Amino acid sequence: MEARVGAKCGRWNPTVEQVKVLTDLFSSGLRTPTTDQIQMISTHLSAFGKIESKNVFYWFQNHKARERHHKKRRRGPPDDVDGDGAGDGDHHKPRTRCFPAGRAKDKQEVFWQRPEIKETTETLELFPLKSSISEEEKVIAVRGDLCGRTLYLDATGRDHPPLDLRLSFNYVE
Amino acid sequence: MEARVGAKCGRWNPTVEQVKVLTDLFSSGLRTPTTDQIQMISTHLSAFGKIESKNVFYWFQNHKARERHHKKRRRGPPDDVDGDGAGDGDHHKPRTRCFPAGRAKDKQEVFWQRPEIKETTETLELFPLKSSISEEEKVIAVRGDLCGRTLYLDATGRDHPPLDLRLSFNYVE
DNA sequence: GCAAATTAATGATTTATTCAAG
DNA sequence: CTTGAATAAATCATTAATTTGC
Repeated sequence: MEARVGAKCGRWNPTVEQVKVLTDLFSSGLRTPTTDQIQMISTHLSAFGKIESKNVFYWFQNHKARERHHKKRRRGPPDDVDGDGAGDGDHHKPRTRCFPAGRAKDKQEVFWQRPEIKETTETLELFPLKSSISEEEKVIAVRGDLCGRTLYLDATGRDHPPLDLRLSFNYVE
Repeated sequence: MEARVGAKCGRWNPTVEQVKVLTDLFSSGLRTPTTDQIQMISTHLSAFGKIESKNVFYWFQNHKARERHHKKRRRGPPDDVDGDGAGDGDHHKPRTRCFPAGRAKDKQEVFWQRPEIKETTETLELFPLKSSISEEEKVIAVRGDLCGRTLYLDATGRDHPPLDLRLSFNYVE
């Protein structure tokens, strides 16, 4: 029975082909794919079944971490599971994290992180400006009805569009 | 001089108003905003200057972590940078991470992670299928010209669109 | 043989650590 | 030194394997 049930979208369940490709890519040396790479891989693997970019990202993250973990804890290596053995023994990553300088991102940046939270949530309203505030001192009043308290935040800034945000957030305790 | 230089996009330099709002939101109890919340906050704060969603995400992440770190390692604070000091001392998060069950995400999920990498990169071509493979055994041949080596990956799966991916990835060592 | 119970794998988050720009 | 940005480690939670009792 293949993975990928129809309606049940609990979590991504990769197909064997998807796992195959990912594993091969990994064993070939790919460790932390770029955004574009992830996108391409995801697009590619979508031919085998439902998949998202974050799945690819997570897969590489987990696979990398667990590769190391298994290496350490392997008590008596009977066979080479990796099937690769291609060096990469030390790899003290120099981490030459140069700066983007040329982002390949779109302007539509949506978060995949933290899909939702089901905790105690309240509503918090952000008022862009009060009518009694001069133009120089715009005040953003944030009324957070959290725990019954009401608080006001003000930030003196330039003019900003008359937005009427209303975001619900979860608070601690 | 306000932050936010025009062309130089080294890294996000928040305005005082942005920091103000973020700090107030944080002190009011917001710890890990949801995707939508991040979006709204970002949209809101964009009125004060250039900002992206990931900036808000990172800000909360760092602020949370460093709040705890400073609590522990406080070695003589010359002045109160935080400007807040609003209680909220302990709050051991119960971490009741119920499951999403209803994602609020869009379908357009773009990565913000790892904008770019400037390391040794090579090209890797993915051939969808070879002509000598039966329909039952589709083979995806991946020829990775990394380090001069060529490797082939094959994944037996169903039919898939004739894609001609060509993704460059960075390899270790 | 099968389904509930248990265990093992592994997808998804959160936290801690690190790097580097300003 | 401060702090934005990024990654690795640790943890949680769910799904698949598997065991077990009938």
